[in-house]
Amino acid sequence: MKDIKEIIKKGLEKAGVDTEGTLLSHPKDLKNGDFSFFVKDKAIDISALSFADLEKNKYIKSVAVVGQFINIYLSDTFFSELVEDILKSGADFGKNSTRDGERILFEYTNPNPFKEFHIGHLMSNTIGESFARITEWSGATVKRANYQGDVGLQVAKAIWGMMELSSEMPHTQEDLTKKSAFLGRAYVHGSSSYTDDESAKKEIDALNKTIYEKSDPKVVELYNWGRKVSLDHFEDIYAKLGTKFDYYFFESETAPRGLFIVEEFLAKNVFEKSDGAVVFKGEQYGLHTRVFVNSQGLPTYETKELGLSKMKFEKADFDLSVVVTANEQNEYYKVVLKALEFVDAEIANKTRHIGHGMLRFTSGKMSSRTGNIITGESLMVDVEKLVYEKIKDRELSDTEKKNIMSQVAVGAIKYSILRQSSGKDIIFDFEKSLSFEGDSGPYLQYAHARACSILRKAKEAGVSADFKNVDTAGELEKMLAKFADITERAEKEFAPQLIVTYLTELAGSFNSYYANTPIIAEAGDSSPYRVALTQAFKTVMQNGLWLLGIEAPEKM
RNA sequence: GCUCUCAUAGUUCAAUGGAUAGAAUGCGAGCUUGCGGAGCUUGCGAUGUAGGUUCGAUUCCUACUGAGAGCACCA
Repeated sequence: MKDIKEIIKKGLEKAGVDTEGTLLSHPKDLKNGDFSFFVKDKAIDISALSFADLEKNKYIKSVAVVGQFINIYLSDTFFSELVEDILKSGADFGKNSTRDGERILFEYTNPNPFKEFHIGHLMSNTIGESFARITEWSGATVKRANYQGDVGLQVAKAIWGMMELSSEMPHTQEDLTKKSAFLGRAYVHGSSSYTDDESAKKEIDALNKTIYEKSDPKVVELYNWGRKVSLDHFEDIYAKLGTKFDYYFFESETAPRGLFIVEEFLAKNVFEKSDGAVVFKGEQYGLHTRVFVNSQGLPTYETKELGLSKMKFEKADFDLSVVVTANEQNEYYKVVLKALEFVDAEIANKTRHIGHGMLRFTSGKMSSRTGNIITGESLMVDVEKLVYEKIKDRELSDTEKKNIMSQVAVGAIKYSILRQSSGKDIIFDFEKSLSFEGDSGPYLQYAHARACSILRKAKEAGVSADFKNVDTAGELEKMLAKFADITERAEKEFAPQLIVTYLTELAGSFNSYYANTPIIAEAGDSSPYRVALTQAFKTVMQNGLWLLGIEAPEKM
């Protein structure tokens, strides 16, 4: 079953079809073949051509001409060898080599220490992680970076809150959850006082300066405490979400670096002074002007970004650097990348920004639920509760229940984020978006768990897998055959939703197969093959879920 | 005001310029003797408007209508 596409292409050429530059594609409807080829030139009468040569190949069942289409149907031998290949390749099945040898850096998640991990961070992480995995799947060496704002007003707000609520501050021995909860309260207190209380605002502004100058050892101590609690807490969340970062960058480091760059290129007239600030005039490139250094001489986010770009390149030495942020920053990034072209054209050319959509709510339901802004964590906890309700009475150990609760909840959330193209906003409805039925993460996980269950039963019954095909290949085999091409296209287009759609259809095919076909029969000749096919489905589903960053529990 | 996104069943989303526009949810009708019903089978239902390019447009271009985001010292 070595490169079926090559075989078909050669066969078509032998029949007299020009395959140059035309796509050999999977028809949307399996009724139209496993592969189809569209002949643009109407002058060629393809119905007169003979595909006898191609049809002689053991992997080809038949070739049919319908209008301008040449539809190719694969043979049972092909599918039998496909199942064999899946079983033998296991976790590697479906990988491609389009990015072989490339070093690619992804920057995503980017939460701010001292503040909560909100839903936007959850989206960025989910999408970025999936991009990273899909790219690894294509052979690239992938590194993950997280860029965090450990300086700025939010820090002053949190520290001010910590001082105000100092009586509640947990001791060093207390666990992280308590410390982190305290930090959260401190930030909220500082943040609301900043807007509501004039004198608090003044204090916080003054504190901000103190933090920047590191002039008060007590404040420095609080800063270090809060920063560590916050970062440790984020680490717990990443573990739950399945991300492991290779690099961490902080604004406290990128700011001086960026400032240095802007000064250098101010002298070279890339930047200019305007109203006491240093700006980049984007208008001449069809963009807009942005401030890089404010009139107090402090660097803005734009300047820090320049410093970050340099630092990332020095650390990771990438061929491509992808930055994943919310799409409200699309225009901003265009300007920064334009400025970067003058500072370092090589890095600018190797950098790409991808904006993801924002989460919007149909109603105030979610916020009224928690009585607050929804954080990424509270969402995870809420969904975990729903999962627990479903599994609490099942025969599972407490550890299993705990793991399943988290895996299914994260799966449900990630699915609802990745199911649509990543640039578009998500209209979020708690009940609908996180239903466990139909189009959902748990639907995929359930089909996988069910396959695992069947395989366990098969083992008990003493039926071992054999890929020798005795049934006529059906929809399930045909779906499995598409996996590798789907993932390759998903990589090319940065489109995880293609994998989501595919897996949903695949799970449907398996569920349908399961409902209509006895897999473990007492004395059936078909059983070994059907068990092998179940195993193949399980493998592909598992690999596909991995690409989405979703766990595939064996029981649920 | 300028710039950038987006517009598909009642609702939430898919669809590499190609075949009868796919799912899910919703509403209707079914599925017990077999491996997990978070399931399966089946019916209803959609490309904002007006032009253009093309043999062919949900997809590309223009205008309009509607929604969202951004546009100087926040990130």
